[in-house]
Amino acid sequence: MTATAGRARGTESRVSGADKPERQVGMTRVLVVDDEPQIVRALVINLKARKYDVDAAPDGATALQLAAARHPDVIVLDLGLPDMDGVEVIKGLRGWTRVPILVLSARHSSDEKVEALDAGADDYVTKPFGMDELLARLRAAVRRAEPTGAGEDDVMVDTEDFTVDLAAKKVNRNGRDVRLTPTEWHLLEVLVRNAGRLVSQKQLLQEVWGPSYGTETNYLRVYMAQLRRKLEADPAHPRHFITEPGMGYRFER
Amino acid sequence: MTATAGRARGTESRVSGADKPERQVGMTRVLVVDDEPQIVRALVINLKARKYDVDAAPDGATALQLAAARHPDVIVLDLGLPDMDGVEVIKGLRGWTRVPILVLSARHSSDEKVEALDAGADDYVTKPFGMDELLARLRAAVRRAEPTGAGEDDVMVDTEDFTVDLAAKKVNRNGRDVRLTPTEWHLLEVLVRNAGRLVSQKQLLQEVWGPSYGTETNYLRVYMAQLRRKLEADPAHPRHFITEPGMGYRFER
DNA sequence: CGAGGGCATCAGGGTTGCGTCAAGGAGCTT
DNA sequence: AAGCTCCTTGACGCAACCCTGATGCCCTCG
Repeated sequence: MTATAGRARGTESRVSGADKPERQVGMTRVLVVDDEPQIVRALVINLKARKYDVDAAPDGATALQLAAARHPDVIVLDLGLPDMDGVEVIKGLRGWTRVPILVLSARHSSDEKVEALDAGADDYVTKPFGMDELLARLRAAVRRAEPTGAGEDDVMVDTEDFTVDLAAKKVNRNGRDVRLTPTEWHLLEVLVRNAGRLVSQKQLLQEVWGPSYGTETNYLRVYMAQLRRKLEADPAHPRHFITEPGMGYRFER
Repeated sequence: MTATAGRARGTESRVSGADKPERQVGMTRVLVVDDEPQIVRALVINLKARKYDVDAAPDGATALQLAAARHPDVIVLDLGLPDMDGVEVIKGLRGWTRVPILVLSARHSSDEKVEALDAGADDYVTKPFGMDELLARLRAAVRRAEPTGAGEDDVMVDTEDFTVDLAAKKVNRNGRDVRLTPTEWHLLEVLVRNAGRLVSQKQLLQEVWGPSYGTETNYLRVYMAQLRRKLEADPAHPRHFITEPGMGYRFER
């Protein structure tokens, strides 16, 4: 299993001084995801000229892998990828990180934008785009992420009864992996990310089921029961998934 | 139904004269800044329909004033204002707050966008805009601002006898978490947020039970007793939840 | 000194919200 | 095409919460 990767910029796992580009501390790392080489080239050139540290990925799978390995400070993501839907990439990333995601797309459709933004994207730029504008939006995304960036939690959360690996999307209990459905996992994710804090039922519903859901509290009851049955030692008397009547739920380690 | 407590009994606002918008806790507050009435109207209607709490300002000066007074969760700002340059408004706001700013403008020029974004704006939408897209961008801006907390003051309040964590919605006493009902918590929250100051009975009633409540002081007596029983060392002689006869209550550390 | 209003406390009843179980239907795999 | 998993939806019992009225105390004012 992967080691818990540090979030701070200086503590990257690659230790040796012989990295290909000379990496300065404090440099902002960008991950560019696009399958069109000329777009990637243009972005890489412009970003490097402005002293960004740049990684590039041609498809969604590589993007997810690189994001986990390199922990970029911001991601520029083209929605039209060869291997998977761009929205799926966003969801995959949002499972374990809040890194700013700037979506790039040729589609001008309003629905596409709404879908991507609600999936967790931070900004949406349509092609063709002005390089100046893109860079300004990138600066804005990085700037507002800075204060929160330091407080980003680690990817592993342990309790007495089970272990959650947010990056690997795995839950281990008594040495065995627990199978969770997508919805169960998503709900667990939100709760674990806010460990110790109360999460209102409205927030849970909107995060997991979408912005238009806010009152269907019966969904929560059903899925909270599933989680407890799969993870709690005594589902009838939960220790980790606590109900705060009338307010919401709370995950306690 | 909404997550927060409060029976929806007198939803019709019988309160005459000062018709404050019915403010529910947990509602997102938006400040709309634009000098074109039809734009403002369209935005206000759409936002209110989606259960946002909306303020509006026709010029920069009013905007700055309202932002300081009402502490909105997000600001929609038109750059073309009659009294001052939109960028100046952004800078004025950024001097003291990190509230998300979504810029609205008729200018498509790249320079304008770069200038606004670098001044501290979070997003830039050109007119004419799609309402769906704008709302999605608004959701995105609010969402990523959430984890930092309310964004304002510190969230922990300590006394000799107990500790209140406003962000986690937790109260700790003698090392054990105290369970509060929604109404109890709501009342405590209002008092703690005004620590040291007197809060009138009317204000407490309207904040916790809704704008149409203002005279049912017996509610206060009952719930104040609950809070004291759960939190005070000697409930009969309260040290922290002080009664000011005929006036209101005061929380003292 | 007596009367009155405001406050604290308690207990009971009506209602809401939560946990649980089970069945129907959509989407995907085999 | 059949089978499976997963999501949705409804019903029901039960616990918890909110409201309400009654009682008694204390302080204030006549």
